[in-house]
Amino acid sequence: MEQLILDYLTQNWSADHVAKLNFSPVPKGQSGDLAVNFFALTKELGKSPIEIGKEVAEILQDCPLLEKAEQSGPYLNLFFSIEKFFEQALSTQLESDLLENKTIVVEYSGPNTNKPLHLGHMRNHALGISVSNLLESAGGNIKRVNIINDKGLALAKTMLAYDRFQNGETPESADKKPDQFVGDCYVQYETEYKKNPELEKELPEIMRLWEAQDPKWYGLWRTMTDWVLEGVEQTYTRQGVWFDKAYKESDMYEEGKAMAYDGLERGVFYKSEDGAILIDLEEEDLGQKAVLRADGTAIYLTNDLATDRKRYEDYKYDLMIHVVADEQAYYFKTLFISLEKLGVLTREHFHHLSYGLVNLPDGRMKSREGTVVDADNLMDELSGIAKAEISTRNPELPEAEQHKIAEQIMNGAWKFFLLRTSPNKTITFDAKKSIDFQGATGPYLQYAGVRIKSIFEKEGIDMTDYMSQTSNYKLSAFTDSEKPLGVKILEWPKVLTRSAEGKNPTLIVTYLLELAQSWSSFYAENSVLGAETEELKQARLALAGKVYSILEKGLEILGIEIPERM
RNA sequence: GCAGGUGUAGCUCAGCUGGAUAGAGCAUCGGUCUUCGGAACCGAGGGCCAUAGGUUCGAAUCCUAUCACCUGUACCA
Repeated sequence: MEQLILDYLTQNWSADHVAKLNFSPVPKGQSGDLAVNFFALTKELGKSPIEIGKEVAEILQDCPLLEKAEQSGPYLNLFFSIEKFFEQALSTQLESDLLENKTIVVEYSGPNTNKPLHLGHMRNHALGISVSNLLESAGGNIKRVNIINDKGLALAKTMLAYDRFQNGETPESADKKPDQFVGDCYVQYETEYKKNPELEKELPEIMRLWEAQDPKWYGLWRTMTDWVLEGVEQTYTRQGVWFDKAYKESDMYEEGKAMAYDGLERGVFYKSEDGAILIDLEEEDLGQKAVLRADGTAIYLTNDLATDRKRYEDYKYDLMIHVVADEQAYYFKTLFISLEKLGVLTREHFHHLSYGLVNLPDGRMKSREGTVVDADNLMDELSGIAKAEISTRNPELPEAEQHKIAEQIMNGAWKFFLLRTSPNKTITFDAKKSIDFQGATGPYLQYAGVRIKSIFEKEGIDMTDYMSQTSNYKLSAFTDSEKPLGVKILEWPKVLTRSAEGKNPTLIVTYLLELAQSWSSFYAENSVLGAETEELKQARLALAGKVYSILEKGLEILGIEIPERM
């Protein structure tokens, strides 16, 4: 709509001037659908904004898009002409082609194979899922990938505890979810270690035997990592997390070492006195950073060099996004520069999508102190609350259906909760009151969608069919009372673009909330099926359907489904 | 020390490519209460937008300094 008005003005006024116009919403006490101001032009025209406004108002007088343009101080309040306005609103595109022909790889999750997923992963997942969907809706060719952290000291501890204390138990025999079973072994190591610090001395030998592919320890490693991955996969399915491909550290480290030695040979890296391979980032003001340990074993950077190079071979990406907490910002800077110096790709091809930690009211989550909020437990708890509510509201629904809806609401609640705060901010998670089902929440948005669906259901119309034809309603039937909703609908493309450009799903969250509020408020005041005339009813149905389609699209980006009923 | 982040209503947060009277939710108080399904809607109170300067016709938004908290800072992940 804004663009159409600008186009019209361009035909009748200087294009340079038109480019400097600013649109803004009309504030509460005033009427109109959209405001324009002229402050930016005062200098070059040598006139007051009021004078310019008068001039523009004159030009707009014959504009078929507008009913009128009313001057209010330095602003011009525009009143859209009903038909043109709703024609635009109802034809609003759900997706864009902003990132057409761009291949973008998004890495997220990054589970460790010694323990189950926790609340921190959930924020990562909420972001990973939504950013992937967001960029896809903006036209990008998106590849979702995982990195499996399946080697390291923590795993050696877990294996030691299992070998020493579990007497050949398995997840089946213990009747535990397999990743939880392994996680318990890790905790067991920590408790036993407190009793007997000598345990620690056995770890290097386990590491050595693993690397030498010793049948016992290498075999145990395979078994235990598979257990964790099996359990983690269950949680992924439940959360709607999926990947085109998973890369394992254990598959990448040899190649990473080769890259380190190669870099050393080519003078990109250098060797320290004790034999470690380092990269000099002095010119970037980042000091020095190790690429390979003095004992020749790989560290994170070693693996990631190879992993990102492999991914480029696999996908020829234009951009590689790592969704990882902000405490690793420095690390990613060095990774990207290292890849550039090695001649793999320039640093513009990489992006660290960082986000703040999820803390508890009394501080950080610490696995050693057992203060970690387990993902499975949290989801069970939320699902249980939702289930109780559903069974009182819809007791006639079959059990399986109730369960499905409870799961949808559970996912809506935590995903929304973790996405409503800007990624760069730390979230303090209070289990008692954090995730709510009333007010500005995921379930609120789902509920708004369910209500729209139920209107169509009541009328006995299939919404999708109805929306696929434009002949069902007359544009002239719309009135001023539908306008605020139309204004909101027309904002969607801009929100999608800005959100995709900033890789920030929070903008979508905020917008959907406003859209749903606008809708809720509308239908509390105006009846759709009970509209004064048949024509108005049809028009409102079309508008309701449009609101639904945007709500559905936006929630789909956030990884949230709208239930059939709730 | 240096680097990055954060500071907006009692609480949790939007708003930050500068624009009219700073917005939501929760909590508190009051209303809608024979409804297209109330997980809803309407209203009230509640703000020196951390502090101090600066740029601008105009600053929560941009710049500088200060304070507070968080994170990182050469072979952890």
